[in-house]
Amino acid sequence: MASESPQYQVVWLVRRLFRSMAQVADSYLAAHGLSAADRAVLEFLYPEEALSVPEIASRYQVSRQHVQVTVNALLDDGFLEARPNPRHKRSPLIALTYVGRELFKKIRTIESDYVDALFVDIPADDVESTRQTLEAIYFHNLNQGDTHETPET
Amino acid sequence: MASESPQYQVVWLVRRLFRSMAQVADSYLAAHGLSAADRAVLEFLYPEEALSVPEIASRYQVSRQHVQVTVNALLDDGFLEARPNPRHKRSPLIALTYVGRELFKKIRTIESDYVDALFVDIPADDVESTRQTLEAIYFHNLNQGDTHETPET
DNA sequence: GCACATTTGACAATTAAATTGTCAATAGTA
DNA sequence: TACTATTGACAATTTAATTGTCAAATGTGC
Repeated sequence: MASESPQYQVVWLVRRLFRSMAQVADSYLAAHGLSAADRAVLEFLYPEEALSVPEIASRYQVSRQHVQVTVNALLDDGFLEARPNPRHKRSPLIALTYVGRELFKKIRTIESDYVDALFVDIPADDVESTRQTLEAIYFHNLNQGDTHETPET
Repeated sequence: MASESPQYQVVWLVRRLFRSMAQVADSYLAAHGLSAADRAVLEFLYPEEALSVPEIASRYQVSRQHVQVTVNALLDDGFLEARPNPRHKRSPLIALTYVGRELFKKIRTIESDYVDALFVDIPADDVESTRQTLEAIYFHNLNQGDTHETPET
């Protein structure tokens, strides 16, 4: 790894960081009875948005059917509710319930503490420049490899 | 997302970047008949190292049995070879064959081109500072959440 | 050198996340 | 109104990985 370009090392670090952060995330999510997919759905709905299942699926880049199963389970648990959808009468808008919103807040608190510990000795300037760099790469990646479509045909 | 701390945004970006990079990686790996797990094993052995299966497993943070299956398949494909292990007579050292090494070089070339495109307009200074920041976070994470052990009991 | 606990490879069963396929009902649209 | 597309439900499949088990081989303490 020492002989690699710094660019490649950044990519390598993103991979390793994701893996080890995911392990941590899985443990605190499991403690609340949630999976990573559950968390992702809650996150999409957290900014007071109400989205239909197909809309969530296209944002999460995951199959409509998978999101449907996840959402149904969260509806059963009372973390989500279905509201009438003015645009599609069959496909309701899915939104967080009060309980669901409180749950996600709690998750976010846990995560904030964890993230604060990770960044404890990193200067704010470095964090900001890292954020900008990763953001630029992320948008590059979107424009390159991704189709961002799920044609289902 | 706009209301989040830059620290949290970095974590968020790592997650999203990993996902979208993994999609790209899966496609070019699949084109060479490899999985992400195959690639990881090749990567561990690429620096002329020869490791036993349990050694690879403990580095890859994955179960011994899973690595065994992956390694066996790569042995069958001729990308890996088993060499006598001076330290454990039953458990051979696994190493890349010439073909396996060439395959991984090819993978790395594809990845380099892809990475170069991602970073095309990012100044070298920013890349380096991003690398350092992510590295620091990565080591924090290791010291926090990880047990780095697979006791199997 | 011998008894014994441990490691290893092989194999099987299971789990979890996700995809793909299919279908009937419904919705939007020409 | 007829027709195509979308949606939710359900089933089957795929893939990556874990866990469990076992016999053989290994290393270790005495």
